[in-house]
Amino acid sequence: MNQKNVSSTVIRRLPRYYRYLTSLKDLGISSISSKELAKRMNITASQVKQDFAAFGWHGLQGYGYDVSFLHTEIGRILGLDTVRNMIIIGAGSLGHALARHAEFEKKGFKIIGIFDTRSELVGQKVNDLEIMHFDNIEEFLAHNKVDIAALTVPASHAKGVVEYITKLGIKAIWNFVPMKLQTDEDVTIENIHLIDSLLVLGYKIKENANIKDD
Amino acid sequence: MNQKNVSSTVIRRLPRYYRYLTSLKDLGISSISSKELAKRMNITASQVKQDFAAFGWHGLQGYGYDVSFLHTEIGRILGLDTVRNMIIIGAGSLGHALARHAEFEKKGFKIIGIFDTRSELVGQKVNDLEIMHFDNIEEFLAHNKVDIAALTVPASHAKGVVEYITKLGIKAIWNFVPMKLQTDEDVTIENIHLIDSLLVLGYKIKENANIKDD
DNA sequence: TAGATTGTTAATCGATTAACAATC
DNA sequence: TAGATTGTTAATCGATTAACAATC
Repeated sequence: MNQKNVSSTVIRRLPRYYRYLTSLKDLGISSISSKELAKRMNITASQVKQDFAAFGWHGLQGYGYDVSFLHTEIGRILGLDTVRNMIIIGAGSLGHALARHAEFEKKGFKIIGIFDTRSELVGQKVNDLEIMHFDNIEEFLAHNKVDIAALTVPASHAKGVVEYITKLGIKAIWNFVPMKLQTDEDVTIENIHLIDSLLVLGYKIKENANIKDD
Repeated sequence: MNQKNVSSTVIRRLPRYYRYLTSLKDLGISSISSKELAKRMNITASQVKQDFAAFGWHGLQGYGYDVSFLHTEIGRILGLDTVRNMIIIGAGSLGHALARHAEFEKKGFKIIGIFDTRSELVGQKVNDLEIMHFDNIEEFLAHNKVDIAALTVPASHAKGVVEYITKLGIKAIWNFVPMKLQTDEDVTIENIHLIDSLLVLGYKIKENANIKDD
């Protein structure tokens, strides 16, 4: 039932809506007006109404929107009702941190493998997972359904790794390498550029600029 | 000389320009046209020209822009010519990962302290740094100039920590906690919401949607 | 000089906000 | 019924792209 062609700007706001709706539910609040939700989130009521309308979600005049309904719908849109299998490529400290971050598993992103080329790391345990050698990834992928590969390798290795794993059928990459990955059209990439974010923070400090985002 | 009031959209593109300019320099390329740079970055020449014009940077007709000049200027805008002192609050695996990430120090963000409330962690070493107890942060801040606090504590601790450290004079926070931090106007916050990014990736997979961003 | 490419203005596109009639 | 709040259209705002005269 959810409208196609919802803009990416709106999609990127969904996790934030979801967070607020979760806390409203926890507070036992069962309905909320666009005005009140907007106030809490520090956005405009118009935006709330437009965003929900984009998915065809309706409220009730004089009353507002149903919190549980929105919570469930956004959860569904974001795939929180589905378990995704994820592997981590690059078992450096960032890879370790991702593997240990319990939050991902809670949201349905299950980490089922972690790989590295450094033989001194292979066999070490991270949580319950043994680090595997990258050479074994082909076999692993043959036996396991993997939805997402998180990429935490050095920039110098990224190109080769990406070419290799996409050839093996990986269709979604969560990229922590500070560079633009080149892939086929049908591979989905989501970037986390830590250093870019830190540099922007550096800029903001200097300019004492009021850059407002999320 | 740099224009004030450059929009945050443009600012957020600067780290990416910087990366491309660095690689052009490394290739020994000394000048580049907006058309050629745009092609490499997969954006439009108009955008390149508009972006640079916003800072008052000029090229030469029939020739293009000076790579070294742009590289230096963007570096200066982003504060890469300045050393920033950063502390990490929360010595969990994410805090560890940040402390170990050599890239930050290379870009001038020097990590000078890491704090946690868990006494079993205090005294442990991360790189060259001993984890300090959060109770000692006031004294630490009294003796050290700290430009940025990276926040990698559990969500439940975030509010209290932020109130406390901003009271002690912290003016910039690199926030890894998946919630909106409330602070005074003069505190700069830059968010990394890992889970939001992962959820958007989850959405993209399901929709096979072509959400294009950076 | 001829060709390339800037610098800048105008056109387009998309996202956000405002406004208000419809209606619970 | 009266009041509140939606759903939607129109207005505004900002960002991106196109176009082209100026000029190196």
